[in-house]
Amino acid sequence: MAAYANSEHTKKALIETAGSLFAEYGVKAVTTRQIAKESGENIGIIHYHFGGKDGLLDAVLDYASEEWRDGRLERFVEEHAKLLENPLWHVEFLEKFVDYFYDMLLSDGKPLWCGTLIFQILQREGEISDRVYERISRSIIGLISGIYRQMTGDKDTENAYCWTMSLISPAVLMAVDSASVKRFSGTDKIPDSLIHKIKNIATINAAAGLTILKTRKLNND
Amino acid sequence: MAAYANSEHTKKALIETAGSLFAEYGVKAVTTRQIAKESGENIGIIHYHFGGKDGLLDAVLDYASEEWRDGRLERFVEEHAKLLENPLWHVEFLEKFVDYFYDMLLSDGKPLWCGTLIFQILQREGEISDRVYERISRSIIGLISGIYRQMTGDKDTENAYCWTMSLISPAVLMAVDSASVKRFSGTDKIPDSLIHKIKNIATINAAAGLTILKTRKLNND
DNA sequence: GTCTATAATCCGATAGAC
DNA sequence: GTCTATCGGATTATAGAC
Repeated sequence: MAAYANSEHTKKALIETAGSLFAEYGVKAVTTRQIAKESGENIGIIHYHFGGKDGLLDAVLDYASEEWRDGRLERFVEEHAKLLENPLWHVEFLEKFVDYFYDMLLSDGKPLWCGTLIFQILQREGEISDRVYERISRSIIGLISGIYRQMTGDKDTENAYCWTMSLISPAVLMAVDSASVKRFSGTDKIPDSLIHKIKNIATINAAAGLTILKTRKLNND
Repeated sequence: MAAYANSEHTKKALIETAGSLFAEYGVKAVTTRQIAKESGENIGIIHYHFGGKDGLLDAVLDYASEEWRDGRLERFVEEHAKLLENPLWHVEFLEKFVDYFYDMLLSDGKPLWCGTLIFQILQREGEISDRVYERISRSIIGLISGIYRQMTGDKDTENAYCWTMSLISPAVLMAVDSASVKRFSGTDKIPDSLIHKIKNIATINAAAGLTILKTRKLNND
């Protein structure tokens, strides 16, 4: 089935070229001609495979977000739910969770543009943005806020949101800001040593944050 | 000078409308007709005042980044440099710095789109992006990394970068991700109680991070 | 300074050959 | 499945009236 294989190759080349260009210049700023030229394909084939530029964007977003929609993060939390039951095991849970979550965001082999493009789409209003938000942002924030509630018993929404942000924001910012990563490291890959350090700090900060939010009652001081 | 006043009013209306639209849909996706229509002005006047769409973008970026280019953050650090000399005063310095920096990012009265647009421009390659990076990102990261070096004596670039990220990333992410703020709070304004909590956590985390990076030698474990 | 009509360019989509 | 020529529409920029 050489024809089929070639067809898949064509689609993949279009998706990866389009995603990289979309993330850097914005979806509207990139022309189908430019995508065709840079991927070595032609304009007509975009409409044949994806029905047009909008269909190609859908395919690109599916590609960029697949590991965030297959439920693997939820499954990871379920598999380690036992560690949430005893406060003595909370730091161990946080270590494991940060390790898994930060790897998903920063070193899962996906191109750097994926996070940047998802972020870009989230900024605009409309149906695509709402879909991406529901399936990714909202489910992650909901999951981590649930972990916070289970660990602390604190029902305060803002406390949960703050704790979630202090846990994930260094990684999310790096995943979303591919330009800074390139400018700092000089490459398209975040150095492993940097990921290792940032995981360490995030784990310790998250553990400290638990205590602070529980004891200081930040909402009342 | 009614004519002059009107002219300034026209320019301001164009800048604010354009900035808001640029941030949400991407610079290329917004047409000069749309800017003219939504601001109540006309297309011709954009070219009269700004020389075209590119000139308008320059003006918008100047407006969005003015407090980051006037040296007030550097001046703030200079004025409190005494607190860096004695480790006993470091937490006090961090409290004051986080308070000042987070207010600059999150509640200085500037519209929410400013951070989002600056971030968008930083993602693309080219002269404008490099200029924004040098004048804003690089100067902030350099300033805070310098504070880290002065406090710890640690010359490691990655350690300084990690510490800087863990200090600023919650605020930067909120400043840059206006869509999340709107979705979480339901308004265009970040709730003061949320800013207060996030400042608190950031200060404590930064103080803890100092100790960790100094003692644990994260680069070697 | 402000506005409108128009010129020159470029885009997404498609028809139809191969 | 792949490619090219072309159509209709939209965009920026501008010329010129007021």
